[in-house]
Amino acid sequence: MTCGQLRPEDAGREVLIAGWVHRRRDYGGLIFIDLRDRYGLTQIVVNEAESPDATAVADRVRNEFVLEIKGKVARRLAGTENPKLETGAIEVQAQTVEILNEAQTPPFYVNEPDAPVEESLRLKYRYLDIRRRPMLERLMLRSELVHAVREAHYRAGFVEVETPILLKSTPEGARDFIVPSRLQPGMVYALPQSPQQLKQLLMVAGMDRYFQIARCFRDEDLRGDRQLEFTQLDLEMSFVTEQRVMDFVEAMIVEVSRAVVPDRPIQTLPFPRIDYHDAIERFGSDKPDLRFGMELVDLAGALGEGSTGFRVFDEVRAVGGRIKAIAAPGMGNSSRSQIDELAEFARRHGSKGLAHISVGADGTAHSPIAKFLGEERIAAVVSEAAAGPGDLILVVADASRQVVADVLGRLRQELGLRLGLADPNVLAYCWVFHFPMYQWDSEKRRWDATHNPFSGVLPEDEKLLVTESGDPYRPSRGDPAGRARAMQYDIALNGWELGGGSVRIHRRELLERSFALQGYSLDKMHQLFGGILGAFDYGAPPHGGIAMGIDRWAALFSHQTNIREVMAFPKTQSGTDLMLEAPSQPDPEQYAELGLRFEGAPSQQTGGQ
RNA sequence: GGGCUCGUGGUGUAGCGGCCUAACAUGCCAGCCUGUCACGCUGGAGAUCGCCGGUUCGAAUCCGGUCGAGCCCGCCA
Repeated sequence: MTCGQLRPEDAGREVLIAGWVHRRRDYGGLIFIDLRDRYGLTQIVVNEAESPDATAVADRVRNEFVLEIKGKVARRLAGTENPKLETGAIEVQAQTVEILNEAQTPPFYVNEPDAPVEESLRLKYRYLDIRRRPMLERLMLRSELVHAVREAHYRAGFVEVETPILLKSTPEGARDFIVPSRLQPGMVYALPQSPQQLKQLLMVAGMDRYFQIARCFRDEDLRGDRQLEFTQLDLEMSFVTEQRVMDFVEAMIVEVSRAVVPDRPIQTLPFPRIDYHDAIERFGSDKPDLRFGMELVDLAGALGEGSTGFRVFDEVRAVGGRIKAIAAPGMGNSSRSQIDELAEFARRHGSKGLAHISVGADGTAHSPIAKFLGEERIAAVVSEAAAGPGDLILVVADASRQVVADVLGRLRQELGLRLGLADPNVLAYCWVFHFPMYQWDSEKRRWDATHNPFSGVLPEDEKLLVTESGDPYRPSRGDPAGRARAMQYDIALNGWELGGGSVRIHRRELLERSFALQGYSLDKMHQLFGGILGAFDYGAPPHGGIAMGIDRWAALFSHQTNIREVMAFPKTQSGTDLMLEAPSQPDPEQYAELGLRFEGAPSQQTGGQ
């Protein structure tokens, strides 16, 4: 018997019901107790005239006591029904009240779901926080999400396979968590950043269609959308093209969305598929929020040939930079300090400045740079940006087109949310694909995989995986490899990166070429990736897949901007668990056994030994 | 590693150099109440304002440091 299931039809039944005291109302001689479990609330009535013993017990009951009630279900008196409760038409008239456990007064309100509580306190008493409705509902939604994901995969013939948590450390990417080995003194395991190599090995093994709800670990600084450990839906398929993977994943996402949040409309079907360069050009982001427009416009044409009259713009042009803008609707009357704040935002993200043109309600443009550009160019810019009366045009000029895109992209996202342009209910999924294979790392003088070192190159770009020097192990900035595009796709939802994947390189020869560009010698390659390279010699099928962030997906489904809100026991930004007080000092015996000596935090060391 | 914000009874906030002997709401405790459901009424307890130091005649309030939490940059193949 749960606290959410009794209805008028149950009137007359003798029931045994247990739960937590949500609230107690004492009339002296008549006590009401709202009994709560995760299924709902049921009102218990204890009447002194009818059950004096039960009243004696109920007298000392307090919030969050755990009770078991024996009693009789009865329809409530006419006029006393509570339409706000599922069980509001009935009550249980208690014959006996047994206290299964007492409870201290909780440190915050368990029975008032909307009462704000500092998050650190919620984390310290997470078991109480989860008793509260909002947290409970989010965890249940997450459970439904995972359930729907599994259903969709089983139906499509995927096999769920678990992979080890104790793994081999691989360089690149994020920092590994390291686990010292006792059986092999001096050696370490690493926790997986993702099951990437293992899933590819499962393809070599002929598993054909694999998926896993996998825990991943990355020892990097935390953010609202990043935890040290997090959960990915990891999947891989054999004999597929980019299209096949995207088609399956898209169908799966639609199915899951409809099952878990049926009330939330999916903005566009099929999902828009945007080329990486288009995404950067139009939205300044590889994870664009498509719920609103406010696209980036290039001002090259509007500013005309020759000098613009504005030195900053001319200098940027002289070095081949870009000048682009967005038009923020309704912000034309922004105050000086508001615009200063936006300029500060722009600077924080790498821009040297932020020019603006405000269009008055009467359509006249005002700008500090109008005196340089002249009326004609200002008018052309307003027209190019399609800015109307009351709008604010924000212009970023920089020698680096990356900076221009990034700053305007972040401004666009920030202002889109501030101005309420994004419908919070809509799910705007989109694909971004054909990422560049590599990015030049000028410090290490090599090409870095933009996503995954195993990502495949587009067949027509395969010939670009060469170096100017002719020696594959001597990459340089001007290599054709910089232009190579990967068979790589990301899925974005409402401005968040939900997941990413690729069709992999399954031919050893090509993989070795790619790894060489990434700065690995043959020896190093074999030392680090010997397992998978060896496997590729035994008949690797073409394969590809994707990994999606379950925490982010659940957060977006729950209208949260923070994945801690959809995790039962998350860590704080400094990586601590406030409830269990992890991490904690190791027991000297534990690490002595591992042949380790703890020297304290690096900052505490006095240098030298 | 860096920038910004926050820290005041159990909880959430107000107070931002003297009017503070720190206010309000809620919770808690006690008493009364037989139809409430955020029950009501009466009374009561509860804080040296995160911690350390400084400025000042005087500090919750200003300054420095430190600890904790959050947002962000770096970092996150």
